[in-house]
Amino acid sequence: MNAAETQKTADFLKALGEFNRLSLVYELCRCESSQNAMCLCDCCSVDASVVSRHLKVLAERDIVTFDKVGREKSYRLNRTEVATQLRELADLIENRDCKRGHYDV
Amino acid sequence: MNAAETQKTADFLKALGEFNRLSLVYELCRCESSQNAMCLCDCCSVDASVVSRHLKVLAERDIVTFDKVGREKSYRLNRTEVATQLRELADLIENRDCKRGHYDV
DNA sequence: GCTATAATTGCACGATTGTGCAAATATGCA
DNA sequence: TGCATATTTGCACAATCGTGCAATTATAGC
Repeated sequence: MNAAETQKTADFLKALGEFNRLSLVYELCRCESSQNAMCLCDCCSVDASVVSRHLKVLAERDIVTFDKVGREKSYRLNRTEVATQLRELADLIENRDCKRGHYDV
Repeated sequence: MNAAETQKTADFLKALGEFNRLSLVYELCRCESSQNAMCLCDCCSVDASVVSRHLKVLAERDIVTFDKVGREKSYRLNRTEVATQLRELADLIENRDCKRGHYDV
């Protein structure tokens, strides 16, 4: 696991690891269709500008994607990609047969 | 998903979402046996006190556990628990049949 | 007891982060 | 063209966070 990969994974987890951002993800999770930012505002009681910034962070990590429709942005959760990343990490962590470190007995 | 649960999950992800802490997790992942903090220091080039604090954060979120052996603390990764939490989140995110939000079309 | 080593804690510091508000930008609609 | 709404951006601020260093605590071994 090189430093760049580690950093990328850490950034992904950090993006999810904030209360309001995770709330946005859960909100999008409940929606079958994509949602514009104004609707998403209702799920966390912060200013619209804050929601905008959080969605930007989530988009930068490819956790959400959006289409521009008119003056609105319609967001949707990248379900399979996010789930896959989480499962890959879970597999890595659970697998006891990965190569040994130099401190192993 | 209530606020307390959301906060707990966010805290868990945030604990993993920092470069040096994730490096520690990866290092422990490579080890079949548990490792003391001094050994773990070598995997991230920061002061021992910093490693100590990071390990404390990971322990608080039940990501790692430790035994005290003499004056050393021997850490091990809670593999199945961490993997399970990550998979549960993955399942939640991927499942399109979860209950509908009030904004759905 | 004394000394060496492991780990933690207190303190300070700079950097990052989450936030709200106001202003700016973009776009739809009349 | 002008107004209303959606979204972003600039600014400021407080809070949190990661860090190193020095001092402290805890314990093993002599």
